[in-house]
This record gives sequence, structure tokens and C-alpha cells, in this order.
Amino acid sequence: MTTIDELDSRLIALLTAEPRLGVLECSRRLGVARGTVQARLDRLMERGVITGFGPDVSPAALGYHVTAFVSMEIRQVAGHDPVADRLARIPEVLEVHTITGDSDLLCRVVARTNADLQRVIDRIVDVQGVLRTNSIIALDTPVPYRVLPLVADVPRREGR
Amino acid sequence: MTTIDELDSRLIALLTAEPRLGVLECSRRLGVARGTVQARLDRLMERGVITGFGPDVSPAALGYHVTAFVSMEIRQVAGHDPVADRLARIPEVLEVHTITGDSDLLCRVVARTNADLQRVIDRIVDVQGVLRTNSIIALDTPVPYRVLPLVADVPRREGR
DNA sequence: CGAACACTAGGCAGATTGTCCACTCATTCA
DNA sequence: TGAATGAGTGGACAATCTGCCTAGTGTTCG
Repeated sequence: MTTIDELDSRLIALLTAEPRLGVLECSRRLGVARGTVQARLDRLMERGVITGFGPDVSPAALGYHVTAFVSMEIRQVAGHDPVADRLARIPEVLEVHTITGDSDLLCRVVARTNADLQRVIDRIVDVQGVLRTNSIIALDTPVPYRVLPLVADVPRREGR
Repeated sequence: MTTIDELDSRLIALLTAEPRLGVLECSRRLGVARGTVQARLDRLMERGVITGFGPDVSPAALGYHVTAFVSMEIRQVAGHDPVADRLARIPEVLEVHTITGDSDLLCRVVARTNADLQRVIDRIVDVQGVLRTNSIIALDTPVPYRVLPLVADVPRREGR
């Protein structure tokens, strides 16, 4: 299994805090040679630990102030799920999971307003194979998505 | 409300596809002057549309192969929620939302294995104020988190 | 009309990148 | 033990990019 050491962890934390940092500046801050940082970064990406440096876009800043989790029951089919494909065509659907429990799929959607959410849900319900949906609105997000604590935790768990 | 035009959209899409691109290269690909790209980027960040360029870390690559959504009922308190604060101290808790519906909080957690998930849930249950939890495991994620379709959609909706 | 704004096109010095190299140190293993 | 391997260091190189500035051109709008 892939693991990371303390230097990797510090590097990721540093880049998370100040993503625009160059390799050279990172090496200075971490107190290691530039080549080392470069090699570490390359390896982290090769191993898939870091999947990219994509710009983080805030849906809220674009006017999508409503976030909701929509779980749904679908007509089960064998093999690859065509329902997920169709859901993927709805821009407001940001994420889709197949899940355990009473429902089959759980997706995260955003909308401009509550009224707009209705429109989005209607689109979801319209998707062929969707039998029933259940929506939960996220009122607030006291802990926004983050991975840093996990990254900081890994080298500790792996032993020094 | 903040909005973006087609050039912003293309810029974000380009950077999402190839995040390591520099401003100069972006300007070439988009067919505009470097200063324009620079100004657009600055504005997008000022307005909070782009919140950062943090490295995207894959929990799975670190050995956290299990993702679950844990909803919970909590002892309601007025004002700022101390339960969320305590949940935030658990590294495996990646995200916390307050929600509508039967439950009060919904959080996304990861764990190394199903057995490990039990440990994480135990930690959650141990949090003062948490009365009851309900876990749903994400078996598969046919649509991983994405914002691109939304970004591509905005300029269209805003009119040309 | 004039002001404000966004964009283009260019120039400049300084910093950074990608890519080499040679050397050291620790670990692994025949 | 001794050789091989992998990781890190420190330094060097040309090519490139960055931040910053100037000047000119359209557009929009009060």
C-alpha cells in the first residue's frame, strides 16, 4: 500500500497552505534540496497521492448557494449503471455515489436557490431509471472538505 | 451576484485540464494577451470563484479505501455548534454539514477498511453531544466530485 | 464628448524551471 | 565483506516565465 513519510506530509501541507509556491521556494521552506522536493512531488503524483493541482472553484461564488444531498432508488440493472451516466449530464450534479442502505445512489447537487433546486431535482427525477428521490438540504458547512488532517496523520500512523 | 463569462469559463476549464500551465501558456492557448489572462485570474481569485490551487490528495491512494456518509442526531445547542468542532478534530472526518430532515449533521468520513470504519464511527459516537449515528457506505463513485460542467454552464445561462 | 474599463502588444530585469552532473550516505544482499 | 541500489545534496546551465510597466485601441455609458 502506498504511504507517505513526514516530509511528504509537510510538503503537501505547505502546498495546501500556499499553492502558488514554486519548487524552489518549497525546498527553502522545508529545508531540503530542490531536487528532493522535485523528486518527492513527482513520486506523489506518480503514485496518485496527488491527483492534480486543479483550481478550486466555489459553486457559491458562482451563485449556487444551495447544496443538497439527493438519495434515490433506481431500477436496478446489471453491469455499468446507465443512471449514473445520465445524472452526470446534469451540471448541477457534482458527485454521485452508489451506496448501501435503503437507497441506491447518493448525489450531491447544487442550485441557485431553493426554487432552483426544485428544477434540478425535477431533472433528476426525469432521468430514466430513477424511481424515487429524497432530498436533504445542507444548511451550513461547519467543516468544508479537507484532507490535510488525514495527510498529517498518515506518517504518524505509519510509524516514524 | 458574481458571474463569469465565456473566457473565464474556458480559462478555468483549461487550468482544470492542465493545472501546471503558466499564465503565458494559457494566454497562448486561449488566444488572448498575457495581461488579460493575468487580470482574469486575479479577478477570479478576488471574487472567490477560484479559492485556490491546492494539491488534490486522494485518500484512497493513502490507503483510505472506504468512504462513508454518517448522519447523526445531536443534542441541540444554541449558537455555534461545539459538536462540529469536535468532529473536526477527527482526521478521518473530511466534511461536516448541518442538514434538514431527521438528522442534524451529515459528515463524510474515510477509513482504511470496514473494520477501521468501525473505529472511526466509535470516535464519532464518543463525541459529546452525539446521540445517534447512521452510516451509509459509498460502494462506488461513478461521478467523482467535479465542478467543470457547472463552470461551463454558467456563461451559457448568463446569456452571451 | 470624456471617463472608465478591458484588452492588446511590447519591453525589461530578476527569478524559476527542467535537466544535467558528481559526490555522499544508508540499506540491501550475494 | 564488498558491490549495487536508492535517496539526498549542492551546484551549474540555458531557456523560460514572472511581475511590472508603458502605450495605444476599442467599447460602454453617463
